[in-house]
Amino acid sequence: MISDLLPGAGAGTRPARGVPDATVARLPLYHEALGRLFDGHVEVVSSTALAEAAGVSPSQLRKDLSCLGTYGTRGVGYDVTRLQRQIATHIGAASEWPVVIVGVGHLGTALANYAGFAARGFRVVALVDPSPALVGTTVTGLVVTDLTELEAVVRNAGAVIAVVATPADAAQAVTDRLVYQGVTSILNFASTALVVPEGVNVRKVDLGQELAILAFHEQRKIEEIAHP
Amino acid sequence: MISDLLPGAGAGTRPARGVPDATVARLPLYHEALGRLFDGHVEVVSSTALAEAAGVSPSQLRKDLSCLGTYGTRGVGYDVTRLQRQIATHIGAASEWPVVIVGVGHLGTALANYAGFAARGFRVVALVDPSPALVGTTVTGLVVTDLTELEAVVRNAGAVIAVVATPADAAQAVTDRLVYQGVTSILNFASTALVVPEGVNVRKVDLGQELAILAFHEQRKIEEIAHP
DNA sequence: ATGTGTGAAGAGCTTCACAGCA
DNA sequence: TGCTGTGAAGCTCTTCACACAT
Repeated sequence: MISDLLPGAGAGTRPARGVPDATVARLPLYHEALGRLFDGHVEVVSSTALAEAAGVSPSQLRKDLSCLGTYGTRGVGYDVTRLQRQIATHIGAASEWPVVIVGVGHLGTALANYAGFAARGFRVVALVDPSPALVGTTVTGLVVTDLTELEAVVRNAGAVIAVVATPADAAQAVTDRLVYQGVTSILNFASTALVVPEGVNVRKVDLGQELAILAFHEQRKIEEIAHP
Repeated sequence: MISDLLPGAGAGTRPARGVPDATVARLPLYHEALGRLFDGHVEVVSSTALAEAAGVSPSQLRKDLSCLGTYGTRGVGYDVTRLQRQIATHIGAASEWPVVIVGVGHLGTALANYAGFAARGFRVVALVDPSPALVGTTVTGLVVTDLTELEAVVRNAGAVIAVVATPADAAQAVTDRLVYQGVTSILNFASTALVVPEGVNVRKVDLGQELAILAFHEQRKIEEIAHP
């Protein structure tokens, strides 16, 4: 969550350098919203329309897009096709990213089956798990590989992005091995703060935590009713 | 993600009012870290130690805890048991929250099985899905209920927290029905921005988006090597 | 001495308002 | 006239430094 600091190194001549982290987090949103609008045969879209589709404010959208050095046409709007390609390039969705998933429990299986990955240019190339009951079985057309072969799998796939969906106590060890093999981006579903060297990005998704945050707000609502 | 604004209504006399949103997001982290330390029979913990376990800076931890009106002992540290109870109360983990999951695909199933929920005081009380193939089957000891009975299920359970794990095009309709039945907190896994009335909190977890953000950073690393 | 609690400084993100271009 | 692009204001969160309790 905090994970990536990325100082931002004073704006260079080229765009794309020094894009705020918050903006990066929204780019996929815009990319997807554009996909929806494109199906409707829209060729030009205003910041207002696209912002609504993405669920953000128009000014925020404009500021975000301006960071990419994107040129809309003043008085008209943005060319959907061109903008979509722009974002796709920056986002890295233009190329195909091989992804390795470690941990094939319920969550790992769900992720392997998740259609949203393929739609965004990710290809799950390997599933890794230590359980003898799972190794060798097929999940979504992929044979589950034993954890001992993790290094070989990552190397062969040339993967730099990995998903850690193991129990919390195994997560750090797996991460260390992934990083050692050249993985520099990790999506962490284990409820532990992973320690990684500089230059490696970790994004943590803690489902229990998300619910806990909601519960906190509920708790507050209750208290507010009790003591107005 | 942006979802909750919650103005923060000028600090009241009691604590717990006007807790920054960012702090709320970290409380579950601390709660869990405390759980780990408590197993090790630690009775007092310093901000430095707890901060490291939670993966944040010591000053941030202190500031966060001070928001709760928590009193550690100067020169000593925080009493683990007391602090854990404090956070649990604020977080709402003290009570048990019934949760309804709508959409029993791979993801919904994974969530139903997710141990982290129970550990944090959530109890999945119902699984709802429209598919005739699923309705009536048992998942994790729960019988899947038909989508047409959504209203009854929510009412009977008295649930105010729900998880939407449906395809994107069904998400809004389901949400409307949930909100109408009194649900005020929604964890959204569908890749759509849900529209909800004031007072309803939505947290969005978009797995594809998380990966996309990582890919962006990877893309940037590549470009940095190409143009130093 | 040691480590919490906290005001103040600093950084980052969002919103606003309007200049500038089609 | 209409909508983008952007400097500046405003706000929230984070970090720093140090007073203060034990």
